[in-house]
Amino acid sequence: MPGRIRGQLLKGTTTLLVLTVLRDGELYGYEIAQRIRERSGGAFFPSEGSLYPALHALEADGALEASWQESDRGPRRRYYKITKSGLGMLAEHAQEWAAFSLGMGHAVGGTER
Amino acid sequence: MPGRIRGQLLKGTTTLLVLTVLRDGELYGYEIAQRIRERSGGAFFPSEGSLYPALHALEADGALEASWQESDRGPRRRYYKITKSGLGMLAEHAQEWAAFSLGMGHAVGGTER
DNA sequence: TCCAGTACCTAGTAATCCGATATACAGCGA
DNA sequence: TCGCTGTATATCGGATTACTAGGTACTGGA
Repeated sequence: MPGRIRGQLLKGTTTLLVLTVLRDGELYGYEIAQRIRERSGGAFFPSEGSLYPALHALEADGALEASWQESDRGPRRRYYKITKSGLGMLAEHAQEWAAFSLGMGHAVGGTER
Repeated sequence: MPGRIRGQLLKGTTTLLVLTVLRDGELYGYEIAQRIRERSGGAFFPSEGSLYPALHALEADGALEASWQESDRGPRRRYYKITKSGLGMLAEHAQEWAAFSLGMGHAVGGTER
């Protein structure tokens, strides 16, 4: 599996990724992981051990609202919806990522030939 | 000082930044921090508490070679030089960063309108 | 019956960045 | 002379956060 990204680089990006995929609508945890995988072209595949705690933290922070819903096949699902506060957080994190990415571009890519 | 990046996003990038600035020549620790600051447009300024351990780890891994040199003014300096192994590590990390950045671009930026 | 897929959760481990603190030398001003 | 600033290296503890590994539970197919 090429393009598999090392853990340390992902630090701090899970929140941004989760909020980003939830901007377009309500999703449940398992689905969020799949969306992130699809959107990133398979580069990111957050493990359950990092995704679920991140969702709980975002809910506790008021960035997400959650509700249980039954599934016609399989176990029940916990759906997450982004709040107004979460949209603000998303904007902040996106801007922070942009600045970070820009800085890395200057520092690393700026010396290439 | 806007755009100053701290914390989680930097995880895993210090190695890449250090190896990148050392590709162009021998530098000592204090100087490495300043170079990274300049190159990133002031966005990154690794603290001593993260830079020096990173340098030691890279030296232990064989990516860097170090030597003490006296300074005509001020305390002695420990100069670091990238090794052949370090150049290979630099290539790996740069590629990894490119994949990561690309994945984030798809995941986060790909949905903007 | 067993297994794979779905779907959630938590505990423990590892990585590593930061702030605080320490040492030490040089130069400058009071 | 004394203390401050800048240079230069070093380490420790705290905090954050991703991962591994394990657990529970339901559905459907071999």
